[in-house]
Amino acid sequence: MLSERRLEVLRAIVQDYVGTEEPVGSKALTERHNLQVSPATVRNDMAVLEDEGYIAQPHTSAGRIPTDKGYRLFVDKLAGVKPLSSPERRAIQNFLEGAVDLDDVVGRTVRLLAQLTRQVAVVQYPSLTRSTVRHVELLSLAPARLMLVLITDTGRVEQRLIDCQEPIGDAALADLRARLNSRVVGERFTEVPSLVQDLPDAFEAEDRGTVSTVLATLLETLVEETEERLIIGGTSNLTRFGHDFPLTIRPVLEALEEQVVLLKLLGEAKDPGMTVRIGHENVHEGLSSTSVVSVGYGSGDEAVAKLGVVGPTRMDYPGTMGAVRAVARYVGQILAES
Amino acid sequence: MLSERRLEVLRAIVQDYVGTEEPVGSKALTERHNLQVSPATVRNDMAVLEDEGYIAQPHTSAGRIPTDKGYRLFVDKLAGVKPLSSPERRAIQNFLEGAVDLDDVVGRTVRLLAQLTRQVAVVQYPSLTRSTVRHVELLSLAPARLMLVLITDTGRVEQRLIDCQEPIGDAALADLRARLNSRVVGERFTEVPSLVQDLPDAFEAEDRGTVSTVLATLLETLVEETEERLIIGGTSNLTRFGHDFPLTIRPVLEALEEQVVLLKLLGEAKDPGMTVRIGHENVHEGLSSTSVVSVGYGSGDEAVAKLGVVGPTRMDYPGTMGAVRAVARYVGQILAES
DNA sequence: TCTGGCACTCCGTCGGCGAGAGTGCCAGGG
DNA sequence: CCCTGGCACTCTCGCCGACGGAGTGCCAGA
Repeated sequence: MLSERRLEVLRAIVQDYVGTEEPVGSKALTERHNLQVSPATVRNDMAVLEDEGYIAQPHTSAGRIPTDKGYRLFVDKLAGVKPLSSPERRAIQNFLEGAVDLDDVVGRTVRLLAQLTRQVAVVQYPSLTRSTVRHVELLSLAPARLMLVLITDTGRVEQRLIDCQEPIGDAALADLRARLNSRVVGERFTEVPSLVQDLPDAFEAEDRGTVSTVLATLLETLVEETEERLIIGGTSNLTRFGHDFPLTIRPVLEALEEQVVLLKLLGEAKDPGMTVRIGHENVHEGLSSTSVVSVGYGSGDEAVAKLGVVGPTRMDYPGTMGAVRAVARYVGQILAES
Repeated sequence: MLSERRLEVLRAIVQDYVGTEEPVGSKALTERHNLQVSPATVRNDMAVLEDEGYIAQPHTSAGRIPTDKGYRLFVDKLAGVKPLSSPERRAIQNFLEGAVDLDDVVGRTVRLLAQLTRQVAVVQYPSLTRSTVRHVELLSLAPARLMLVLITDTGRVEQRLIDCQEPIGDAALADLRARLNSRVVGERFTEVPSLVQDLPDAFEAEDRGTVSTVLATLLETLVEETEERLIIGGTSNLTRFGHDFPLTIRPVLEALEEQVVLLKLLGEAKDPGMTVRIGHENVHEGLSSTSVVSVGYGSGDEAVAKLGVVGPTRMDYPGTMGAVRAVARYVGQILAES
């Protein structure tokens, strides 16, 4: 176990390095933070920290920079989550309240997050797995052609075209619509299959085929739309990544283009609270010099999706975490209201 | 007017510079292209080309690089559109045919274009201005809360929440839905306002407020959705932009995040065929060292949207134009089929 | 009008040098 | 036992000057 002061030294190193982007030496440390000890003592502590793998030197006789392990300790033990100032909070709320629909909410959120953290923001669309059905609509577009519209409680609308083998009468269609809604409205997606299972039995033989087709399409839509979508923003912040550009930035941009990668990235964060993945903790190798701060958000108690930011491992963790958490909360509120 | 050989020299300079990214000198030119004249002659020609503003030297006694004006001449007069090879064409077709819905078509298109050109691809969603209404649906979510769902013939669905001052009865709602659809289905968006103008008159006084609100929301949705959306891809190709990274890439990334800028960019391209905007021809200053190649595409004869690529002014124009044109054609086909 | 030759200019690279920052270690003191 | 000041050492970075190479511009001759 590291002594109190050594932890303090580590914290100081992280803070300084994050601020200056330059390796930090013992002398500068004692000057900028009042550690009450001499540079020599700090040097000894640094030697220990280096032995333990928390910091490293780019080369002999340079200052130290934190390792991934060092950041990990910093995040876990040394740093809290920095709450946002109240003007910031107000700004968030005002900005998000202007949104007119779900797309707009998500769009604003990603811009907001990118701006607040000055990093790349990732926002997942509210997932449908935990969602409930608000309404199911069936429209007759042509004699043997239906359109199924599914509206979720998160405000998302999905539609599917259905080609039936045989035309269905208006009365039967209205009946189906009514029965369908009375059974599934307010229910969770996962419950729907068992709830509609026996619906065809209530119809005349001639309509059963069509009813089954409709139900199959509905279930399919529920499953398909569970594959979450997401959007990203603030990629221009990548230019503030480091000095050695192309090599660093390239794999990150590539990773960001792969929605699959990002979804996995957010999905891995199982933690009920905030999750911070630092450097090599990210399995995707293109992101080995980045950290990902993510958190779930939702309209109620449960998280329906995740959002977060991607930035250099050398990032302001407390500030970033504060911004991410605050944004998640406000988005949750907005979603709950609408 | 420049002599034939001088044009040939310009063409050679553009081609070499695009290939090597380095200023090209008179000697290298005579070696790589069989111009049948000596370096000295080429030097004289280059001096003339420089006087005319088609090429420039980064500094005295360096090779020449084309100016925007030089590229312009090259594109207009010296280079054709390089058709894609038939394997490439097949690949495009196969790739696009796998798409399952509109989102997927657009998504695949942007990836395809980015991959083919190794540049940043921009694809605009099919515009709604030329679209027609397929169906309008009104749902009662709560006593005084409605949802409006608009379905277009391009398969797009838009929804809006409507808060009414007073509840509206089921019968009146069904009536409104029926009247609305009978009037607007199959009509172009631009026609809708005049078609629904007098609808409130058909209703009882108590419902007129609500009906008006619904109509207002519908019209608003039509207008808002006419503001086209677009998606981009292949941003990681920006890393191949040049050597002086942050300065070049930054404004481009920023411009790419501003949908407004991009929409204007594509919108400016009035040309019925392909449009190429080179360097400073782009009004947005962040894009002054990039060229934009764009073209309209559509399901029928009419272009319903645009797509294109953004890359360094030093790009392979014939190849890029060929790829852009080919992709636009195939996307048009796919859209027409669906 | 084209060609070969020649002098000139300028960039990029390389080696050397000095300054600065930082370290590791050691001996002494609380 | 831990902290401190001192000292010698190392390494990077920036600067300077020299050098080679590539390319140009110009001129005289064919």
